[in-house]
Amino acid sequence: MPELPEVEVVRRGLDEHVRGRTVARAEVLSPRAARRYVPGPAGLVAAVTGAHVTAVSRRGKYLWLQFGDGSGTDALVVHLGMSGQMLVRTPGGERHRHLRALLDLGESEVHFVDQRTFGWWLPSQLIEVDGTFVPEAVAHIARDPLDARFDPDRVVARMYGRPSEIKRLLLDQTVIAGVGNIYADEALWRVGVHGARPAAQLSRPKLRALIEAATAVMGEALAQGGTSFDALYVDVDGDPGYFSRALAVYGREDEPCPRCGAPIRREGFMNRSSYSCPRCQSRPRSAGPLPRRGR
DNA sequence: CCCCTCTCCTGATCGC
DNA sequence: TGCGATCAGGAGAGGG
Repeated sequence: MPELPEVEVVRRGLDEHVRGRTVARAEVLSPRAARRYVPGPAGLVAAVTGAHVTAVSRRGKYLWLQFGDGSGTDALVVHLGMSGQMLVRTPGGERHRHLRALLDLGESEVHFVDQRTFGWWLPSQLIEVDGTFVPEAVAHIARDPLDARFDPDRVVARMYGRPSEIKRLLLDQTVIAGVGNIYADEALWRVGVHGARPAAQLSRPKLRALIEAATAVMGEALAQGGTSFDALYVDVDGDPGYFSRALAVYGREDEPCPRCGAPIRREGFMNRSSYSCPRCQSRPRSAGPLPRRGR
């Protein structure tokens, strides 16, 4: 699933290929890809056609093509959801079965392929938030650990004393951006904290260590090209990342904990799976085991 | 504001 | 062979 490292890999690849190009033509093949844009698919096409790409930027899991003056809109925000891909293709090639939208840049095309359709494209205007210009659609998202102005103390302050389970806060993109289910589990394992533990039970230094662990694990994953479990996460050339082999707990039910050897457990949590070490990460007493929930 | 649950969607897989 | 259930989960709407 694309989390911060994976989205950053895509951003880098896109930036290299599309910076300086002009959108000659756009197509929205699946109206759902434009569902967040009130003017709809035709409006989206109109907004980006003729736009000149000056850069590809990112905050957390949101990335955007930034457009220069004279373009119909400031930016095209892209969220990959669970399975979105931004593929750089040569014009006239095959169209993937799950192709949802495309940008024709003349010498190349950008194909938005998304099997599970949780991803979206949204034209957006830039606004200034806390001294940085970001698209309106991203204004509510916190800075992520790769941001030069990321402030871990601020994140600690946002978490400290809260009654919410710590994993909820790690996944809250308005608290710290970029962390998804995989890296949340890995960061919690690194500091020996169970995700269901209320943040209020954690000291400031422990919260600080958790944020540093999340930063570290995402940095390591980025260096490996991100985490790919299947063909659903690939870079702009369609190639996978290699961090899945380095994961300590995520997706490793019943395998030995790399630290103590206890078999990794899987539990339902927030309508998804959480992986942890039963010995290194004791479950809080107050919150009992949550039943796995069906659809 | 804060906290939490539910819903959107497709396709692989599994049991019967 | 088919069919229904289950699972994967990011983000935002909405209820309390």
